[in-house]
Amino acid sequence: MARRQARFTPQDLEGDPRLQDGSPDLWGDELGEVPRGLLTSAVRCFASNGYHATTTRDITQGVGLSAAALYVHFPSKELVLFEIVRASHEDALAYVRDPRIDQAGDASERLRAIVSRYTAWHARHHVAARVAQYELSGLSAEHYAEILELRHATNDIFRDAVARGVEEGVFASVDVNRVVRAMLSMSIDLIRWYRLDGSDSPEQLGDFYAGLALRMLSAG
Amino acid sequence: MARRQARFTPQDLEGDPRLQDGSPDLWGDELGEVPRGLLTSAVRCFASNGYHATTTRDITQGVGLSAAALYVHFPSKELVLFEIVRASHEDALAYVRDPRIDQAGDASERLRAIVSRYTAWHARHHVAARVAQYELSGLSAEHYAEILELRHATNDIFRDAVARGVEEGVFASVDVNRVVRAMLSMSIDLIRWYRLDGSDSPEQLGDFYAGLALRMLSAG
Amino acid sequence: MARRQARFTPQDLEGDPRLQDGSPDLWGDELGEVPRGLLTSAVRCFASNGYHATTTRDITQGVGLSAAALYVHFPSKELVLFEIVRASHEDALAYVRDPRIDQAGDASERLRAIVSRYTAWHARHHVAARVAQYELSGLSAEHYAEILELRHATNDIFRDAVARGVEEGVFASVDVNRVVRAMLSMSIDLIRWYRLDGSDSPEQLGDFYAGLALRMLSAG
Amino acid sequence: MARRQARFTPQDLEGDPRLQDGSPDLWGDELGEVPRGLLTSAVRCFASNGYHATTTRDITQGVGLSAAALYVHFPSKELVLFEIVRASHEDALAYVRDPRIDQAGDASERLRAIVSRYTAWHARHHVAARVAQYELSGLSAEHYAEILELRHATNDIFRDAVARGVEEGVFASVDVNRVVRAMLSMSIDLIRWYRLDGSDSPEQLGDFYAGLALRMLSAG
DNA sequence: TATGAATGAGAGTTCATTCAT
DNA sequence: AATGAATGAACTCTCATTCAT
Repeated sequence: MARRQARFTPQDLEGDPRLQDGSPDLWGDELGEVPRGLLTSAVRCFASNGYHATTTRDITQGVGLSAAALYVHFPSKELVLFEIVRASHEDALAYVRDPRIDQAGDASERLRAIVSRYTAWHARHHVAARVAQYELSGLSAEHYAEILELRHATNDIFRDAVARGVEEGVFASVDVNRVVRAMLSMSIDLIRWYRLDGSDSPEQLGDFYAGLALRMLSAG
Repeated sequence: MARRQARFTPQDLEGDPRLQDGSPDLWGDELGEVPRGLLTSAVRCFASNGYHATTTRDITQGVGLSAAALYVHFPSKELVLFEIVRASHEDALAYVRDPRIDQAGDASERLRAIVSRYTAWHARHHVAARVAQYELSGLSAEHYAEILELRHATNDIFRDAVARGVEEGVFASVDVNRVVRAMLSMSIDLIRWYRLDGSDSPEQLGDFYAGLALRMLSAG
Repeated sequence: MARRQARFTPQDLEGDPRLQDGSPDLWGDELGEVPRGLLTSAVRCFASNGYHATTTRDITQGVGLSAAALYVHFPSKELVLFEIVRASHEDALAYVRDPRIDQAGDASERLRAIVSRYTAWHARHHVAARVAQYELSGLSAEHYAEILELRHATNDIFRDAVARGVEEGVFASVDVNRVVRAMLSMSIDLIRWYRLDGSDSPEQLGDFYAGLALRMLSAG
Repeated sequence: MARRQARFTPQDLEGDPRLQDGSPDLWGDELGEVPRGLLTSAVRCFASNGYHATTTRDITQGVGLSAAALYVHFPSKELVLFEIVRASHEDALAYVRDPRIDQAGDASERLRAIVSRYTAWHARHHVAARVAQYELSGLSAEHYAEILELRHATNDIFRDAVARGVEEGVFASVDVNRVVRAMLSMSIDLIRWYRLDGSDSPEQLGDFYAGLALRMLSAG
């Protein structure tokens, strides 16, 4: 069997600024240190090699434990994936649902905040986001359904923001669904190429994409 | 081992308009019928379940052959993947490199043609494109490098079109790299959600995205 | 791995009269309450699922302790098995070796007593007996040898009783070994189907089987 | 881990007369040679070590194949067990259901034939029978239910034969259920100790046990 | 005394690939 | 050209056992 090429080993990211730039991980203190380490290792492995090409051994090697140790903290590999995907979606959703956005000025300001934050979230968490966006086929049907709901909630926030601007006459009279899809695509697809050590910080990229989004909606 | 959920079977796409709408497949007549059938089946499987979760048996079942039959026509599963990814990238590249575009009118018209064709290509071939964009980690290092070159060539076409427009003063004075990335993201990311049986035809969506691209570049 | 079906959990026997009918367990007061509880739980698990299909966790769950607790009281799972098998064999042997039997009347009375007591013992302790008879392959070679000796001692008691009756002319002139095996089989095999809540009490069944045994030996 | 003692290896039975005395195996010619060999090896392993203590590697080693080869011929280890248990029960049932028995003379002759054949079957097939009788806990719930039906059918044959003899006044007026259980126990339990190289042939033992059975039913 | 965490050594099963036919 | 059988190398997950606390 010649199944693998270029297997990722956790060392590959050692010293890599991508996960060591102070970006907080997605799991608060309620989680022990070992499970948090396992999730972090799993995020890196899944993002680099894909869920199916990652073995439980790969994940545990990243924290210096035996393969069996994974099962002390998680009931299955699939649940490790689910935890990552769920936490990512919830964190991103919370980040664009921030109540302060809603009170912010006019439709343009609101949309600017949403696009810029959603973009910045994906840039900052682009490793986890790759798992959350591209490894869904590893989930069980039930878990997949749970994730779909979170996605719909996020999409709705964009849709509302655009629709309200159109109603208020601030934005051009566009096809809301089509425009929203384009915006989401810009913000999400960047995880395919973004590097934290590149020229743009997450916030800079967020500002830039927010500007593009508003141009898409400019009358004229 | 409980590795799989919801395994895709080729019948799932039976009667699905997504691959039966007259869209030409990516392989001309130089290929025999059986290898073409295997590639088509592999495209569906890889797109639905991912390269690593697809077995050689899955692929061959799609054309009613035994697993061993794959090796009569291809030297390995990885080469099946490579063939799909390569053909997709080459076809998409050829589609936006069409010499008629270059002779076409001004910078706006050229960019409109490029964006609209690139978008339409991804919409029409969204199943194969999913493989070409998201399954690259299954490739060997050498094959991966080959693909990267094709991507660069495609990106350069966008970059040239935008840069020339900026130079000519037709477009606003934007950060070319950032804008090009945003355009590519829109055109590519649609493969995550596009359905041929949806409300937009590939060409309609292409036109719409071309319009958005031009707005991004409008002085203003 | 799909190794287990229908795993037995200790609750399955909760309320089950089979082990709660006042039948004394096989371990006197010299044993602490926790080790006695562990042995009782192990008996139930081994009898229901077999030694190899029972995990240390299964055993300890039956008394609400962690798996590690087993090792506070026993040096290994195999020794738990040995203790059960040994105690069962010794208890059964003691029960048919009762000195009062030997002083009892004639050969018929003695055999009647032996068969009826051996049968009743297996009926009353049919759960433990299942372990003692059918899980011997879980024992180490040394422990297995120890058990064999106890079995021989038991068989000898039957053999003596029959042989003496034949010599005395009270029984027909049978092939002692063959008849003894048949008697032992009746008394032991009942553990495959006996239920304490069935229609026969251990003593009733003992009496009945003693009658059958005597008929086997009746001249005629 | 010190899980195993004295692991059985197929060589242990090499030269062992128990399975090499010309006793036909339970699978006719419809089965290929390899699957038959695997079943034979599995019977020996399961009988010696128990289902759960036998690995797929143990089974395949017995026929000189790799562990994976098992799955070319059987979908799972459990189905190998089921096939053995099912074939044994069906063969034994067919052996005592022989229509010639029913036409045979009086109740005594019929019962004699049934007991003697059932006993002889277990003696001749005592290795397979050990699996069929003592490894049922390895079966899935569905397969276990299927086996129970075959057991009931067998028991009914005994019950009918005894009941008819009682009705006809040929046998003493006994408790049919209790007597039948005792007869079955004698015939089945012999698998715990019988050796084909012992002093009794299967048929001799069958005759002897049939004699005991009739004595159990003798008036007076 | 009791345990949560950890692990080495498997276990059953899968799979890409080979090969004789 | 096609395949059934075979297999080496994994893979996910389990388990008896240890040990620091």
